[in-house]
Amino acid sequence: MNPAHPATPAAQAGEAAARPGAGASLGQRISDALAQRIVDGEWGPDQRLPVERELAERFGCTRITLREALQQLEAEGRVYRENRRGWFASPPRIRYDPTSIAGFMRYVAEQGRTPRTELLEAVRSGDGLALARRLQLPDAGAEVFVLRRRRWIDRRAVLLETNILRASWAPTLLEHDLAGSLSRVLTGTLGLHLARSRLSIHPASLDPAQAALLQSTVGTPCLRLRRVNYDDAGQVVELDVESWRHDALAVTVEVTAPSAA
Amino acid sequence: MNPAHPATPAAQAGEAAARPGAGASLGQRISDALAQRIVDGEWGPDQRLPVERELAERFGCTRITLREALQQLEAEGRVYRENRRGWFASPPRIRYDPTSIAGFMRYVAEQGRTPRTELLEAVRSGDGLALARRLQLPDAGAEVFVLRRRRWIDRRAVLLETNILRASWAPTLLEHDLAGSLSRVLTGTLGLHLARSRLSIHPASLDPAQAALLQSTVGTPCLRLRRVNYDDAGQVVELDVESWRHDALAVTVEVTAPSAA
DNA sequence: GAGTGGTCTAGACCACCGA
DNA sequence: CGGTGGTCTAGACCACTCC
Repeated sequence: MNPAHPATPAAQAGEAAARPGAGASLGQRISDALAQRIVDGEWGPDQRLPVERELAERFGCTRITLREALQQLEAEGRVYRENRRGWFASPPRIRYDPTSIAGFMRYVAEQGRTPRTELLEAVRSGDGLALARRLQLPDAGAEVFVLRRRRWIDRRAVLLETNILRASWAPTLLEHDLAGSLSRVLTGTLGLHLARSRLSIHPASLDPAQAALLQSTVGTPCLRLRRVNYDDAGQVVELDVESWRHDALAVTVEVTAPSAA
Repeated sequence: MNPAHPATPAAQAGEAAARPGAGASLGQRISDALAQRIVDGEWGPDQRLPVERELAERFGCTRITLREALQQLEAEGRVYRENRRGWFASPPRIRYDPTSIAGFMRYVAEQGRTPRTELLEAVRSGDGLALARRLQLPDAGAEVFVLRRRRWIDRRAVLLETNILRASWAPTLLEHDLAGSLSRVLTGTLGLHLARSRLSIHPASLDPAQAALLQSTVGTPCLRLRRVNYDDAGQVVELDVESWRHDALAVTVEVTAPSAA
């Protein structure tokens, strides 16, 4: 069971393979054809595709079949949709290293794109917040700040973020500008320090409220990042939940000496 | 713009919110109803749901509408499908920390599940492999080993993995057992050492070949992890591409001193 | 107000799984 | 070989966007 002779390694390495195109379903072939046109640059980044009925006619199929093809491309991250506005070609993914200090505003700009942050809500809450409890804040009664922000890349809302911070840790937080870099406010202006972070990443989908805020539709796949931040005393001081449009992001992590115990 | 008074924080923190259930589309309401039954334990982990036609009749809708509801649940990671075999309730996600030394076999077992690894292919290749070139192996002519493996959790194939290793780095690789932990062979038996890793994670979808190997359907969303491993001299010695069923995995990362420059 | 995407119906045929 | 999921058709209505 060790065929150690040269052979064609099945032409694929866990990546999208060259698609034969034949033998596949109609929806699949239409999806391939559209993908090719996108690669060829027929529709540039963030540019709108023709209306569904026209594409369906062009490919000689039903709208349902055409939409199946588009949903296929959506899953691949090649196109995205805006609710009732149409389908658009996806721009390149933003690379994001959660272990680095750089915040959203900075790394988006560094990759030649235009970031924007919108503060949706900033409140102080002292009641036994269901949120904090569910997110494992140890003492459910502690006062917290809750920030909700929507972040944009170029013309498109790509990210919803909720921060929950222990109020006693950053008492003057709400007096500062929260539409920019939160980490700059915390570590810069307020001189605070985080000792440790625990990050969790998993695919999920947008609920109705999120979909509305991202101009998207319910059930659109997304990537969910959850972070728990600890201070030097090992106490939880911040929780962070991010929901990204799934085609907008590639998480990268640098690991040094991964085999060192 | 700083409403610093107690208020209800919109009842959601970037997580799935309590779903109102009213006002939503039929497919959405059916999806919610099914989700509730799954939570209630009507169908346990890896257990098959009733056939589509029966569910459609039970909910008084078309099969198309029912399938839309199921695809919604699939995107959320609550159910998965096996090609032409039906829909199944998803078991809990496996938590996986790519920065740790533990390999697949170990962390799956540690979480009370049953791991299995299947070697699909193990070849030595010396030609300017398109793969290696596309994956940025610096000297395209270098001899490499290509491993392709399929990995299971309990009764279900969840992961396709391709490893490309510089042959000169681990010359005797193919003589060892490759159906278990690769890292154990490399760092244990062969005494090799990795200095640095660069990991990239992004949502994607399964191509036809992958779908077939995972008993899945083309276009099923997946999570793609790509890793480039360097030795002490800073040379690329291994490439790793993993395609996970997207409901099977939650990537976790421990970061120490995230704000240290 | 025209036209778009979102949703839904009522069928149908086929490929494949499993008995 | 029966039943399943996968695929596709030919419509229809509605809510919403955009002009």
